[in-house]
Amino acid sequence: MEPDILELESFLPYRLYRLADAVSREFSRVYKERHGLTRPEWRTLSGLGQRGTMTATELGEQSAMHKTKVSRAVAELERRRWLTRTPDENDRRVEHLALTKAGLAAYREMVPLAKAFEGELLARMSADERAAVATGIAAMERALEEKS
Amino acid sequence: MEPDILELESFLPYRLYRLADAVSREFSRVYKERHGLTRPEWRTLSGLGQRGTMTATELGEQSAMHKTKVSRAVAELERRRWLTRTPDENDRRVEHLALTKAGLAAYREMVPLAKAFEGELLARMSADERAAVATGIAAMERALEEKS
DNA sequence: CCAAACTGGTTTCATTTGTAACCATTGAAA
DNA sequence: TTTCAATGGTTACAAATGAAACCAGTTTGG
Repeated sequence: MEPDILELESFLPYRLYRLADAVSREFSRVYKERHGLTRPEWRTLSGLGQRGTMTATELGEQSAMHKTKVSRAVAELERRRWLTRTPDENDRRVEHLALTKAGLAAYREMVPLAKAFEGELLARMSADERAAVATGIAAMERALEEKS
Repeated sequence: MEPDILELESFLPYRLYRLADAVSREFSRVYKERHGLTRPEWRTLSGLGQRGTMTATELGEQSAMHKTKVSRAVAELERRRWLTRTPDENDRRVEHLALTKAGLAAYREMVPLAKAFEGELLARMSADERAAVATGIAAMERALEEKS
């Protein structure tokens, strides 16, 4: 292990990114093939299904998306009539977003698929490994927070 | 924890992606600010620095990049005169890529920065946590392999 | 009050990306 | 041989993304 060489295959940022990319790509087939959703759209659907009602800003915070992504995803789901916007009483800049019946139906259909995907992945690991995954991810999240 | 609700914040693919994205984005500042490199360009530089000489196909395999990304990254590094192409003797479709002096200099400058970045991140964790990260990532990589 | 700073959200534009088609070359098969 | 499938690599086109400008509206300070 020469000190002036970087071994890409074991470099943490690279490994992490490649892993996340592969998992995400694999999982995206679930919602892409089913309904032709993009990732931002899926996250929006998922966020609203989980919480019921949110503003675009809240959505962005919850699902770690830039506001332009949120804006575009919301526009597309609205076009499909999967969500509706209700202007806020007090602040007319704000809109409250909620799923329609159709949107909720799509959400209810997706949830078990998502859980199954995650379940299958975890099922290929030992209990110890699953614990390590949980600990490791939490540790990295925390370490990253501190870094900034 | 209702069974018909998916908690996005603890959903593995989402969490993993968000984490990788944040780490990668943070790290990208290192090479973006320093030389204005994109991620594919950085990976190309890194791969060639590490292995010395590679073909575009090998580069793609080593660094998990689609061949169009490789092609474009190589073209850009060539434009900067950081790498050169040498046609293969036996197979005229193949080119062997290698860093020039300038490319190697850039590589040598980047390596310690990359290692420092990774080191700082790991330094914010306990030894147990670092072990969990290693075990967890390896487990996920393996589990994902099996899945397909 | 009123101007300036700020905030929620959208749009514009340039860059990045992925897919598919493509070109040239090679290998295998008839 | 000649043809046909496969392979290394590039290019063209469409879609996804990010940064910054933008347009309401709202708040703050003088």
